[in-house]
Amino acid sequence: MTKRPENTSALPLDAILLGDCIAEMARLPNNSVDLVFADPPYNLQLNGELHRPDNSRVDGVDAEWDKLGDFEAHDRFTRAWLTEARRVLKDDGSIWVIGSYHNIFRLGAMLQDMGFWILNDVIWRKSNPMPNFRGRRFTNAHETLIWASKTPKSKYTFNYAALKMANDDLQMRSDWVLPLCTGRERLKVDGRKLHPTQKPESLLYRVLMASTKPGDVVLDPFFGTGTTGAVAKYLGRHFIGCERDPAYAEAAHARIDSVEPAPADAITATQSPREVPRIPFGNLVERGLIRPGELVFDVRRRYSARVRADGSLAADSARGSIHQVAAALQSVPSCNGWTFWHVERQGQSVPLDALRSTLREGQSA
Amino acid sequence: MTKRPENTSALPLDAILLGDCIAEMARLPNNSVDLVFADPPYNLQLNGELHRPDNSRVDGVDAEWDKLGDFEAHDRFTRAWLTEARRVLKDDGSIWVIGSYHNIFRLGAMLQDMGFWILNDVIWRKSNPMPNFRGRRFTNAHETLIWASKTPKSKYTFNYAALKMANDDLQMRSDWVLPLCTGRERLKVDGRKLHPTQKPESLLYRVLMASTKPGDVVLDPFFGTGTTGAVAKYLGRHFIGCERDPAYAEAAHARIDSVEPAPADAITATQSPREVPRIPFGNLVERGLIRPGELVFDVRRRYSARVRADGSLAADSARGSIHQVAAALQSVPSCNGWTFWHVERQGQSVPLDALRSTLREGQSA
DNA sequence: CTTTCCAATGAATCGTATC
DNA sequence: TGATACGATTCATTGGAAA
Repeated sequence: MTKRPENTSALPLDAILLGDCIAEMARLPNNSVDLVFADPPYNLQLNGELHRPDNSRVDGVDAEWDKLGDFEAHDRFTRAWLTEARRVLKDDGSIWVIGSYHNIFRLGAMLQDMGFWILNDVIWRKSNPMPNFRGRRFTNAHETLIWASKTPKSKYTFNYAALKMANDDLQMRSDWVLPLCTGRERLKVDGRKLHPTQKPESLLYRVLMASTKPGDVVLDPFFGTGTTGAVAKYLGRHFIGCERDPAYAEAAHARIDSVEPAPADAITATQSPREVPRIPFGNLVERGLIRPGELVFDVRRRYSARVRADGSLAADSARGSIHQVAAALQSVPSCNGWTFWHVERQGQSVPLDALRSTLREGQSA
Repeated sequence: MTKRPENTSALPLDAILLGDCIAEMARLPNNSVDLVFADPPYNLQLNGELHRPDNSRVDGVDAEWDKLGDFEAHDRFTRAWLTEARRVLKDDGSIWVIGSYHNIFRLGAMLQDMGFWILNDVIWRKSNPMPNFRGRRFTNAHETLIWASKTPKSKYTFNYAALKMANDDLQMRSDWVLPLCTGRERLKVDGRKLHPTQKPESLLYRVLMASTKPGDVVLDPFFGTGTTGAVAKYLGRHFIGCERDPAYAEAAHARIDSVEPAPADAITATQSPREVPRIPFGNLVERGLIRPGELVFDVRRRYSARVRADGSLAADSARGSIHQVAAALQSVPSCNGWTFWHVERQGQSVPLDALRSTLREGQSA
């Protein structure tokens, strides 16, 4: 394959391009972005209304942008935007797409047909999915992500050590347990959700930590309310978003403006049981219970260390997992970092273990 | 659609058909099996020789072989066996396929293109997966199953209550945590595994419990060492397996012969309320469990109505069936009057549903 | 202020028998 | 074949109201 010239200088960095993603991507140079993350319309084909057993109506996805028509129309559209995304992607870059059974199989087959090389399919296991109200199928409790490099020979980025660190020193698996985007994180207008399918930041956090380096450029053709941009800014990555709907784009702007980036020295990736569900320390970071750069300390405040984005700690004389750093600072062979380290919450010292318990409640093995 | 004639009598029940599955399925009558379970091959490595999925020999054995050509061969083979499986499947039957990211997207897209209607994609989350040795990807810790009915209108079997029962009274989700097939269950010859991808019986157990009834016929075009047959026999279902490797077929025979079926009364699925005989409300009145003129009320006593001799209810503003009046009073589209309305019996509020079940028990006894 | 209870809600392809 | 009526059916989490 002929290596195309890279042309990063002409890129509209950290910008939201208002318009159809195919037309907007067409204005970007060849071979210029490091990662594509795409959450395209699922083309759900919903007929009537659905009610819960208590007779309340389910607020389904009835947005016009999700109605792509039959399989043929869906495939035409998909091939068009994937073609542009592939052209803009660097040869050593990779792409993530997310979808449900309605569209993910067609997406995956088309990726293969276009020469992308599938690296993993990843399952987002939702810890709190919507039930199946009529009892006619299995609870639809997951969505599928496909991670693919541009070619079989691409030297794609995979921060193996960082992911392993974030997973309590176990290899990160292809199934990720993360909750839906609800509560304070969910953007609302007059008490109603602004976007029907806003993704949780924890999901993008893990995607970007896994497959980008600080300073990389992430292209999101279906930007929506800007989850990709918010997490990219937080983690010191650049973003380019395409969004057709001005209301979504405006909300994304405001949201991203309010993001405080994590400290630069905290986001560098690390170089290279059980009755209750195991919760890795990195989970607390990606779920926002602890910020990268935040200080942790022992109960007597003799030692302290800083949290890094991949779930490792950095102290003056030691780096590594919460357990390794605690042991090193005390010059003992081992130490349980969960009970050793504390953070300050509302003027109180709280052990990491207590934060972990809040995550455990409601998460099954 | 023209309903094809069913022809179960000509079926080779509980048999292993030795030969290519496309040719063997071609000998089976239309519209004759209740379920298809298929674990198709996608790897090129068979018996030490490199083959394409359609069994054509591949000449060059380097990484530069024609990927697209390989996809085409795979798709041709897939369409051929799916076409036969679809023909043999009853209109109200359903199909399961299992695969990994190498083939599952092509399988799913083809199912959709052929008119199957996807009901769920299900994730088999392996509790003990093989680690990723090179650290270049996420640990591949799952496989994907697709469950689809023959058409969007199929009245497929789903034993909702049975699966809920098996899941601590929570509805079964689309992600299943099950271990690999290891230990005593794994068939071995001279200490080496006989089949490279033997599936665990627990997986088939859940599949058959979910989507078949006792006595149903299950067709497995890629029978291998007969996991489907073993579980089918155990659960009182019939099987038909196709297998072209005589060694696998022989091992499957021996394996299935040694299976002791579970007691017949133990394999009947938990009966769901949908399947019990319907009893009209008027029956309760004519049988004397409720007197004409008696007052019924909701559990909080916000609404009430009077029973009429013909089994209808009369409230201030509405008349009709127990369901219609309950719905009208609450201004909701529909309501189950059996659980909504109560009567007083020995100082207690008793739902009509409870009176009905006393009648049912008298019937069956 | 704490605890408890109630209401709301999330990418959803979510009936069937009878007349 | 289409209209009508019956009647089966929910989990985890959040947030606010109520006690």
